[in-house]
Amino acid sequence: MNISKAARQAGLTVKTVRYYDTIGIVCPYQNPQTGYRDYSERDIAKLQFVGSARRFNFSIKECRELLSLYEDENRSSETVKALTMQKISDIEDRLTDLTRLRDKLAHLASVCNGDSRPDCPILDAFSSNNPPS
Amino acid sequence: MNISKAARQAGLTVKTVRYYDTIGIVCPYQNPQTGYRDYSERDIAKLQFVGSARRFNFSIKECRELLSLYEDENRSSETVKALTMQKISDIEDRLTDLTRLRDKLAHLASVCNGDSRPDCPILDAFSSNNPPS
DNA sequence: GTAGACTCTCTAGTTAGGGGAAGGTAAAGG
DNA sequence: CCTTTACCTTCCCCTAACTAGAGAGTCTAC
Repeated sequence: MNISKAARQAGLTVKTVRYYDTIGIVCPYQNPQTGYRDYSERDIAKLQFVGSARRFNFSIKECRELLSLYEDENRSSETVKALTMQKISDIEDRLTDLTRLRDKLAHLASVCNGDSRPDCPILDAFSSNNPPS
Repeated sequence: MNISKAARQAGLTVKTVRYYDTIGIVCPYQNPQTGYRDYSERDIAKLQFVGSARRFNFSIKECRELLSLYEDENRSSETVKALTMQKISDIEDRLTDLTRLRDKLAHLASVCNGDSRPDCPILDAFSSNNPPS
């Protein structure tokens, strides 16, 4: 299967699929005459897998790890679950940070008149030494 | 004031402060003989301002905009408030996405045994075509 | 006068691809 | 068989916001 069909089946762009080849994530057979890539069904499955994992916020490095577990018949689900729990924890840290930031910005916005005058508590907060977190 | 003191006062690294000069955010007087940068009090204030805005999640581009408002005596607080409201909205979009992702991962983790056996609903979800969002 | 702590510029690397050019190839229509 | 069009290839530069390190010049203190 050529690269554009492969990309479509996996819900990825051609650029991304080519990139995944160059970094060694999914490397299809490549016709030595023409240089054209030829994706097998197994390659497609791997592309779909990586696409899903990426959409679940796993990094390329983590996808590499997950992919090797995916292909390992003797894996333990423990390993995968641990990776997932770590990812959940990362996301929760990020949620905490963003929530705090949102609240601080919302507070600043609430005390700013938002009119045509130049005085502005938001700018004041930025120019004082108060750290945001 | 030399660059390391300036950086310390603004809570930034020397590298970052130098970077802010090269991209035109805060450009101090530079001794033509030695090439050494010399930060004025006004430069320090600007560095602190940008540092705060960055910690509040504003991009460099947005910091540039805020900085010009900060320096504009005839600004209206309306403009600053609008930027802030937009930033709040961006953060909330991100919060929504991350929360959804977290919930989906948490669900997957909850149905995975996490033992030494190879069957794993998490990997199954990634290899099926179910989109995460 | 020299050691050590600073400073400078420059290059390259980081994440995960996107944009576009120049040139070869495949498939379809006439 | 030939041409057009669509597709493929590699290559290089671009993104955000820095960080790391090399090699070389400068400042300060003893």
